[in-house]
Amino acid sequence: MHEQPSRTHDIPTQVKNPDLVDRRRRQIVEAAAKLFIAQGFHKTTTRQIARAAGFSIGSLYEYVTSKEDVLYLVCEFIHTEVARGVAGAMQRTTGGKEVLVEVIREYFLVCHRMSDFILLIYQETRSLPGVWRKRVLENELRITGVLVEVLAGLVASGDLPSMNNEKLELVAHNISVLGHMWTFRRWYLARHYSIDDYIRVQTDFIIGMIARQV
Amino acid sequence: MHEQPSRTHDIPTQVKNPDLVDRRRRQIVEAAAKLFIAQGFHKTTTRQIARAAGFSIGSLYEYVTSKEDVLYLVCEFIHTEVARGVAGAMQRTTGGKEVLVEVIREYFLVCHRMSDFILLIYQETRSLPGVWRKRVLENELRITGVLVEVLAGLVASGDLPSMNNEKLELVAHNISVLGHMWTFRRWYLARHYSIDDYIRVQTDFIIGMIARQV
DNA sequence: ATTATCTATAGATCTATAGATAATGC
DNA sequence: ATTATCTATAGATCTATAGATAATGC
Repeated sequence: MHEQPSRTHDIPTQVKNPDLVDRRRRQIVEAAAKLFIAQGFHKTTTRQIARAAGFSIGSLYEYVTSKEDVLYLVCEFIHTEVARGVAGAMQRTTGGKEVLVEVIREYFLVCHRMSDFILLIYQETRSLPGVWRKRVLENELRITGVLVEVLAGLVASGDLPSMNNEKLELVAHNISVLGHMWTFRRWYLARHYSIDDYIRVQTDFIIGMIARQV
Repeated sequence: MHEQPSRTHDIPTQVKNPDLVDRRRRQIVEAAAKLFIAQGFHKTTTRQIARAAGFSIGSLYEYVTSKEDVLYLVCEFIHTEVARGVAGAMQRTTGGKEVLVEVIREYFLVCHRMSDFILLIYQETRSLPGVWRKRVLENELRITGVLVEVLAGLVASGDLPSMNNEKLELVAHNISVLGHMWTFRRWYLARHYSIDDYIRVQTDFIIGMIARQV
């Protein structure tokens, strides 16, 4: 009998029951994410992952084929979470002229809440095999894409000065990275700013950045 | 007889001749940096480092006490290089009103040249033991400090609108990170921009960011 | 004699799997 | 009978060191 891919991922498994696969993999991801954040990918052993997930090392390997599979599952989970966070944030914005301010605020708050996850992506993406690393980067792009759309909408409605697509995308990347900056420079920033202060000041900067482009 | 620290670092060595220590450690750093960039810290073995440096595994351990020592030496080397690059860039600026534009340009070019190194710092700093990680972060801060001084100078001379110290430092961090962004989003940016284009557009954005703060 | 280097390997992992056992459903 | 899980371990590392050897300087 052939190996049967789970519905949600492309990782082969020996286990037939797809619901069980999903459930167990959720356990694996939850346990592994915590361990990777605390110790890093390489210092975490497959045994630790299995134990933290609540089953044996043998069972772990029924649901993944390698340790790297686990890392990929974790990265995918993180992006899903971040994307969900961003989508939720977009819905919460009330619309109108202040949309950009609200979007920045909500996006930065997502970065704040998911600080550890985002940091993990920055640090461990390289440990993934090529194809999967590419997919992680595409996910990154998808999240930036949400920001691009918001900006494009504001340009269309005349609330932002028009600019060409490339510049618009770069602004989106800048916003995205300034959000991440809160995670990877927190050791410095948190000494001077609360997240609210940080958002306020950076929002001013970002607005200035765009306003000037006439 | 006691272990004797080398002149340049705090890492103990069994070897008495300080010049030799410096020379061998330079070999180690050069070899290890290449390997870490290509394979990552954890996938590189001490044997590979020794071989690439041109001596045996036994000798390697005369100059360092652990694999992590090697990583620290590499990180320190990278910061020295980047700091040197930035310092050189500062000297090359001609002064006057356009200083900021030039400084941004030179700094971004340093990031461009040292792309691989900077990426390595982002990815492997966490693998360092606590004390050294802290030192790496201090070095990071020192480099940002150079930008702070340039900005402060421009504010003092009236070429930039005055702003409080905290904002000024945040601008410096933003510039610093937007430089790094070229290294860790290169997979995307290089599809749309040459480094010169990137510098041009980001410079406009940064100027806008500051100009607006009156 | 002292310093630097090398070879050989101890000791400690860690990933992944084979084969045995338990649980489930016909 | 089939599916899921567990235990035990093969096999493959890898770091760090001990002890032997070579080179240098008195």
